[in-house]
Amino acid sequence: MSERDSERSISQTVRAQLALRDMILSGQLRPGERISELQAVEITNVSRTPVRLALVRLEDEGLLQAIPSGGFMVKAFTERDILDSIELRGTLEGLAARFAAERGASARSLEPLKECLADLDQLVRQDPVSVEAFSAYVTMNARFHALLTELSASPPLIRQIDRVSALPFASPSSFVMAQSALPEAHQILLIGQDHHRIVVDAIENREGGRAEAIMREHSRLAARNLRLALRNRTHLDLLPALALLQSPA
Amino acid sequence: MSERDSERSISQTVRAQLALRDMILSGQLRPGERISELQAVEITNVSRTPVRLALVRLEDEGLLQAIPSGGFMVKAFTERDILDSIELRGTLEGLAARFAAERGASARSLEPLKECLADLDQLVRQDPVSVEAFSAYVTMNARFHALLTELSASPPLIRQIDRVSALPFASPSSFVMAQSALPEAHQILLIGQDHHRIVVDAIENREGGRAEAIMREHSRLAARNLRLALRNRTHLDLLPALALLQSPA
DNA sequence: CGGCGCATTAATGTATACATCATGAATTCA
DNA sequence: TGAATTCATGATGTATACATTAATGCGCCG
Repeated sequence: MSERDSERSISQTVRAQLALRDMILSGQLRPGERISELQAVEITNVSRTPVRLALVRLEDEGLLQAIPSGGFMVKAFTERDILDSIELRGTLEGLAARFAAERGASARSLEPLKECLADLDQLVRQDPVSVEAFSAYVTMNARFHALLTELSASPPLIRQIDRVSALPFASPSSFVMAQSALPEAHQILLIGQDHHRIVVDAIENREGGRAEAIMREHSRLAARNLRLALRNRTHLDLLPALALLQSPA
Repeated sequence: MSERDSERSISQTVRAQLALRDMILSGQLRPGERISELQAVEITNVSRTPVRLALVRLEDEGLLQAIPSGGFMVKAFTERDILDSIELRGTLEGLAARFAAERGASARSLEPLKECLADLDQLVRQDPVSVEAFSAYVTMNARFHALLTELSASPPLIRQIDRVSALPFASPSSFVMAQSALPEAHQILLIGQDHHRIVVDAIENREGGRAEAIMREHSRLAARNLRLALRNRTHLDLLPALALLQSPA
């Protein structure tokens, strides 16, 4: 094989998984479409064994759906499915925040979260937020949510949150970029950041209920962004995840 | 192969999965123990390809853990992990109940749930509850929870609940049988059944918050049962799931 | 002319041979 | 004697040939 060095070190299974995922998210494989193993073999240039494993992995991820008689098809999602997935993530992150608060996260363990919060503050401060700042926000925001999840110190919960967030439209940063095209962009960013501040404060003060509630509300900001983006239909190209929407996007 | 007819129709993958799961839950494979593919091949008498798929499936189920360098080991759980998993299920079932209430489950769709509730009432009524009644309660209880979950009418949520409940100690009926050995058995059964009644009532009256809260509390009954069973250490043989506990059971 | 049944085909399910990589033990050199 | 290196062993990763089952289209019968 004369692949690039960077691609030689990873396994065929992962390579196939990445290639197929890309094709699904980019819409080259349409929702409802059956995807045969041989077809996948042609696409990815790896043999059936790793392809099959990749398909199984993508099924757990939630991108594919097993057909009873065998094989897989690309899963289709309704707008309601997406909204529910966001609410689901919010609920789980709320639980994580409550655990962190009730179990007394140590001052030391809170430090990285606070640093992250400060970094986000820095980014949000500028009034016309540059595109680069938005991009940096997405990264930092993902880090904030990951740190918060870990603060729960609950492996089973962390696992579930990771599984929900694996869906491309359910992760904490899914619709932040879509925001950037909206007039209310800066406003929403400020509100979201205030939620971040509140949850850290609540955890510090052992206010479990408050921590839980604010994370639930926080996720509804993503729901709002989604709805706005769908209504305005501007810059929908920023949202590859919506290729999975079954009603015409 | 001269297997029994009932086993001839299912696939080798499923057969391997069942065999390995049994060995894990029965404690024949100990937590932390590495389980090689060849070893699994010897155990199950199927070839490596389906064995590997079975191992991957058991990993999603949460019974196995992938080793970074490759292969799998039997996952070990702490008591805290189990309690968190129960709280997690309660949280998700709470969300399901809230969805059902807020979205207005139809009278027709509530009927099966009410029938199930009545059946459970019947079983709980007898004062010294027979072992058979306990066993029937376990089945009916599982049905009640499944029906309630479906009432959410949210595929993403249903999927997550199913995934959490796949863990043998996180399913709604995990510790009901353990209860049967306790003096407080009947009392606890009555309380649990009252929770069932309340959640149906709350859904009917569109009381989302109440429905959510009661399901959360309901799961804590399972947590109580677990703790009681572990402290008393009587009839721990009723709980094969505890083979996964890493501290000496 | 329409529906049922059979044959063909193409898919998934399974087994095994081969390649590659991690691991551990033994030996040798400093 | 200790440590490092190398070799042997056994594991997982991959490819492919074979078996079996589901889908499809054609033809035949009613």
